[in-house]
Amino acid sequence: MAKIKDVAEAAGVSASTVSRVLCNGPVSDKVRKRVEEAMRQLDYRPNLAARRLRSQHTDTIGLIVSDIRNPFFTAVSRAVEDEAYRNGMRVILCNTDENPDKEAMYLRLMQEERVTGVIFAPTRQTVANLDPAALGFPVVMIDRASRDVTTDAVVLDNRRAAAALVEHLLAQGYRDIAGVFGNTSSTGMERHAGFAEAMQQAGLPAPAQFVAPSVEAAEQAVLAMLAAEQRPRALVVSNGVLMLGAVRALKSAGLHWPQDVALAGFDNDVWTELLGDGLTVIEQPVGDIGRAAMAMLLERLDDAGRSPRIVVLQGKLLARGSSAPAA
Amino acid sequence: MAKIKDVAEAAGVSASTVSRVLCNGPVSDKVRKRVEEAMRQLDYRPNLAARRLRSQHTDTIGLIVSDIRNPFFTAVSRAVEDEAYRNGMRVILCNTDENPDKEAMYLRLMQEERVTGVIFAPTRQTVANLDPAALGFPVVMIDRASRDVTTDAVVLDNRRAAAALVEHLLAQGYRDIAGVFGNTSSTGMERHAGFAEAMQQAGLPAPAQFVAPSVEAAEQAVLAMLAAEQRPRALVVSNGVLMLGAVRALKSAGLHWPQDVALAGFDNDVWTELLGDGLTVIEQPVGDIGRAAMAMLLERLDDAGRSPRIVVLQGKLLARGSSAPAA
DNA sequence: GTTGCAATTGAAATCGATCCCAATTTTTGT
DNA sequence: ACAAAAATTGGGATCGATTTCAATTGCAAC
Repeated sequence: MAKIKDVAEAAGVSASTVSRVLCNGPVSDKVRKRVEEAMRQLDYRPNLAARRLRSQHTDTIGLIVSDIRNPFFTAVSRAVEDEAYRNGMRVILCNTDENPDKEAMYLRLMQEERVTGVIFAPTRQTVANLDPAALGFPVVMIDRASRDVTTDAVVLDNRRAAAALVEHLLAQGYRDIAGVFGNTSSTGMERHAGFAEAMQQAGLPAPAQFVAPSVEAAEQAVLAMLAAEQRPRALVVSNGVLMLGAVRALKSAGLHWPQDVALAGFDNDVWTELLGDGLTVIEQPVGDIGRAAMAMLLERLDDAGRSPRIVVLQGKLLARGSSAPAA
Repeated sequence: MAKIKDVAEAAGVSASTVSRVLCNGPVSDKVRKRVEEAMRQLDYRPNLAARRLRSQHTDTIGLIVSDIRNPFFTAVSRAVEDEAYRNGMRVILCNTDENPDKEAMYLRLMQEERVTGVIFAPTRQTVANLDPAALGFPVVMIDRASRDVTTDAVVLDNRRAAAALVEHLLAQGYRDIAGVFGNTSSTGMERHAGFAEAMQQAGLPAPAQFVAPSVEAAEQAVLAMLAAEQRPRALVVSNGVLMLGAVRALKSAGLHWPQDVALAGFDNDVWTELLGDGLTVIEQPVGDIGRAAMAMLLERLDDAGRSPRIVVLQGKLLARGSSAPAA
């Protein structure tokens, strides 16, 4: 494969000049044309490893999420990637399965890659232990954030959104409402807080379950709740993955929504509008989240000194059949 | 950030020796321990760009798909990534939106990255024009393949699967069956062929629509088919994305399945089992596809000379409510 | 025809690792 | 204890680009 020296010889110039053509440096039009022609002749491709080594910038960002198969992360990551490539950057995607060891391993990998920055959806545990300053690159957290702000972050207004679900269910006439939340992310905690607060405001108890963030765990937990002698009349479910588990549990228990149990949750996944008369959900602005995260990262690269900020986006309540008024 | 020379000095050895520790070369245990201690002290991270430049292998593979939001590609890509990281390789993911220009651009990028290999789901157009030998790295195609085998590939037995759907619908008593297929991939063509063949075998006409591979395009096309005076009694739909469009079309036309129109398609996406009594689909072994592709790539790297081969995997018919016997 | 200044160009150092080869140390056999 | 063989270590070249700095060229003004 041709290298810069070959191009230089073919064009009768020095390697420096070829490099300048590559980087839009000052070159006369005549020479530039000759060099470009030589590149075409030789089918030249600049070696990115060499370029990165010398120039000390990799134009690469890391995107660390729990599981790309979670439609929320799928959508966010697509937005991040589009935005990254538009800015001439590459993306390294990592799946952690909410496992702190994998998170640590991938953060280490990011250091070896000398990435320009990282967009990260960390577990609670890692948030608590992480020293972002020691990493050597800026981090923008998404979906989850540390309470005490030390890195940039893009999150949903989770308390408000969860409270909105509760208020909606109350307005529809439901009272016995239980919640199901993920136990590994700060997001689950926040949504629980909003749920509990809104229930308390209404003078109601707020029974809640915290489960591992998987369809199966949610399904088991909801089955158990449904089998209890005092079955809840409505369920608030903390995200799309858990909602899938809840729906499976209801189906296998032979129960219908909203007649037997009303449902309301998060994430406007494609299938939520198709089930019965639709599932009531808080739609997250997934595209905006990805784009905002990328934008914050770029701003941070511009100005390393500015104080960390959190972008809080609002969800949108989509009231559908699963929370129709109680009989 | 510490470099290899710093570690060498700290440990009182040469850079070569540190490098040998890094690469598991021959080093005495005593020295190895000293070096590892120095690395820890300095929080040393090897610079991958430098390593790649010198060693001439990047341990990086490219994964080029149309859209990671398509659950089929989401699942395949997760499998590919797991397998890659298990083998100490990194993955660069690219979304082409079935756009040949983007495909060309990303292939070029892969050359600049000097990737070890690429796993690629190409459009028909690119398959036709591509000269894999000129690329400089091995390619394993997934989901789609060129008729005349010049690269390795992992595909479903699309004809068989499509025919199986037809046979199933026939067995259930359906006769007026129409098909909807994507128009950018060889996969759509293959599935159409299987569909047409099976219909012909039964002595039936095989009306088919070819549409752009988007939910919206499928929705429009199916709406039109449903509005025609001779409405089909059953629909074979070529993939999960198009199926979503078909379901939306039926819903908005106020039609039910299987009473008004039976449905059968591809991709066992999570929601397909939840709609009504479930959607009849061919389940693709998505994990196996990803793993097989990665395995083929590794074998090819071992033996560049061996003749290209195609791995053909079988789909699994999941007969569910949407194709229940005609009244 | 100089002089001066700006615009181009080239030579050589450099980024941070690996790799080849020679030098040194350790081990083995007798 | 000594020679030969094996294992370990270091020095220096190298991967392919960018970057710095100095040299050269071109052009305008006098």
